[in-house]
Amino acid sequence: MNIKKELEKIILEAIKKSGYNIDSIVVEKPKEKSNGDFSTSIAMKIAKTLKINPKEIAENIINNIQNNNIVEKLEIALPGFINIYINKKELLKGINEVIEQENNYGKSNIGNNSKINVEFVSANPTGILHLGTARGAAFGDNLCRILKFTGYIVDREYYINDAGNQIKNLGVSVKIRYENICGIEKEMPSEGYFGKEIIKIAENIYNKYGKSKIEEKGNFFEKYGVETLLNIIKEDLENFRVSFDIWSSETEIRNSGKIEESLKILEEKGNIYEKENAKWLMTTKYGDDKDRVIVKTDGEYTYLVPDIAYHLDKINRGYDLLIDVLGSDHHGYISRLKAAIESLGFEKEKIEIKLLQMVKLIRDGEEVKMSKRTGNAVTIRELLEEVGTDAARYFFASRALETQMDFDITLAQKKTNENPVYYIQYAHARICSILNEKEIKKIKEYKTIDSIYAYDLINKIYDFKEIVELSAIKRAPHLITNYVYELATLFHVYYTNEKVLKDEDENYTQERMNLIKCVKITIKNALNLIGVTSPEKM
RNA sequence: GCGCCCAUAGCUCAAUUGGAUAGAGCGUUUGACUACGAAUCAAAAGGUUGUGGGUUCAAGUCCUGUUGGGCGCACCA
Repeated sequence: MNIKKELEKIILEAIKKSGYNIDSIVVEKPKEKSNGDFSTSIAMKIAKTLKINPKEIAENIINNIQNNNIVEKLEIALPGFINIYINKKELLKGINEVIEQENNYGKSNIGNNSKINVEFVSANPTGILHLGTARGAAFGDNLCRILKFTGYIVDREYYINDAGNQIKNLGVSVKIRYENICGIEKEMPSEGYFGKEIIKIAENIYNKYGKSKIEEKGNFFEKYGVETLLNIIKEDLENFRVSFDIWSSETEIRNSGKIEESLKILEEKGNIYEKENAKWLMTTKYGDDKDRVIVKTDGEYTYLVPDIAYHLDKINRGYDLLIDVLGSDHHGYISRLKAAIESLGFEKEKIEIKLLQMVKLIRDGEEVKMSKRTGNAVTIRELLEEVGTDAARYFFASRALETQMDFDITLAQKKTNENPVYYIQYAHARICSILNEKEIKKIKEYKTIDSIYAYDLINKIYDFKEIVELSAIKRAPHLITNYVYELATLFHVYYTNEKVLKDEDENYTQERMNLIKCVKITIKNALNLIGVTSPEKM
C-alpha cells in the first residue's frame, strides 16, 4: 500500500485537468499535524513560473480533484499549501500486505539490477583495525545491505595493500621486535609500526621457531606479518558482521601484467610524459591541480599506478558503478584517482567516492590522539568487547557520513543501556512476547482498529519503502536509524495507550496482533539493513 | 599560502535536499507499575541554526564575506 503515491497520482490528475503543465509532483508529510496528513507545495511552484497567485492555483487544483476513497478533506493554507486529510480506514487495508511480504517488506527495484562494486575498509595489513576503520566498515556494509535491498547487484570488495614500502616497513618492524625478543638490541625506525600486535607476532615467531629465524631475510617476516594480521582483520570484521565477496591483492595486481596493460592505455591516449628522469601522468588535463609522478627516477611505481590498474580491473569486471569508501584524510587523493579513471578513457561518473569524516576518540572527557606510534588507538576488538556489536553498529550507522563524530569510550562502556538501539530492540522484544501469548490468525477485513495511535503507527510502517529507497539513493544509512527509532517510539506510545490482547474479544485481539506483527516485521527488516539483530527476548 | 569537510538546545545528533511553529536522545525538574515486558509512557525547562550580507512567496539548507575547528597539499602508501 502506498497512500502517498496514490495521492500524488490523484493530485497530478487534478493539476492536468486544471490546465497546468506539470509532470511530477511531491506530496510530503508535514511536521505539524494541524497541516494535514499530507501536503504539497506544488501551487507555489506553479505560481513561480506562471506568476499567478498560488492560492488561486491551489483552489483550481482542489476543485478538479476527483472523488476517491482516500481523500477525506482538503484545505488551503497560505501562501498556497494544499493540505490533505485522508480517510484513515483506508490505512488498514495494507496490513496484510506487509505480513505477506515479511522479510521482503520494504524491498524495491530502483536499482534495476545494475551492478555496483563497493570497496571499503581496505585497511593495510600492517596493524589491526581501529575505531576509524570501524566507521568505514559499518558504513560500507550498511550501504551494501541497502543497495541489495533496493535491487542493485552488489559486490563487496576489500583491496589488500600487500606490496610496497609499508609492507617492507612491516617486515622490518616484525623483525626488530623478534630480534629484541632474541636479546638483540635494536631501535625501531621512525617509520616502523609500534602496535602491540607487532610484538605479539614476533612472540609467535619466537615460540614457533626459537632463535632459528635470526638470519632469515626480511621477506619471511613480511609474509608472516601480513598473513597473521590479515587473519585478525578478517576475524574482527566477521565479529562486526561485515563480510566481503572479493578480496583483491595489490601483489596479484602487480604480478598479473595489469599494470603494464593500463600504462599502455594511458600511453596510447597520450597522457604520459617524461620529465626530470621520471614519468608523469597528465592528471591536470582532467581537473587535478598538478600532474602526478607514476614512475619514479629509481624506476619504481608510485602508489597511484597499481591503484589505477586495480580500478581498471574493477571496471573491466563489468560494473556499472564503482563506489570507494575512503577516510577523509584521503580526500586529496580523489581528484587524482578520478583524473586517472578519465585518462583511461572512462567517464568520471564511473566512480563515486564516499568520504567519511574522522572519529574523535574521547576518553575520560579528553580527546585521545590516535596514532600507530603511541598505540592508544582503540581497536575494533576492544570496542566490541566493551559495547557489543549491536550498539557499535547502531552508533556508527546513526551519524551522517560528513559529521566529525565523537566517540566517548568512557560513556559507551558505562552506559550501554542508554544506547537508543536498546529502545528499538525492546520494542521488538515486547511485540514478540505479546505474539507468543496467542496464536495469530489471518484477518480478512479490519473493523475494530480506530485510534490515532494505531493510525500513526500504520502510516509510519508504510513510509519504510520510501525511506529505504532514499537512503540508497543518497547513500545515507543513517536515515534508516532515524526511521526505525521513530517507528519504535510510535509503537511504545501505541502500547501504553491501547491493549493488544483482550481475551473476551477475539476479533479485537486478532486485528491488533496483526497490526503489531507489521511493526515487528518492519523493525526487523530495518535493523537488518544496518547490521543490528532483532532479539525476541532481552 | 592553496584546497576539501564541518559548525544547530548544557552534551551527542536529526531536520522528508528550498517548505509551514527547527526536532530527538542524554542530562535537569515533575508525574505514571495490582495492565500484553517501566530497557516504557506523559509533561516542563532549554535556540537570534558561529557571524555579516545576498537570492525569494519561503533559507539551518542555495550564493558571498568572515571567525573557529578537522583534514589534506610527496618521485610515502
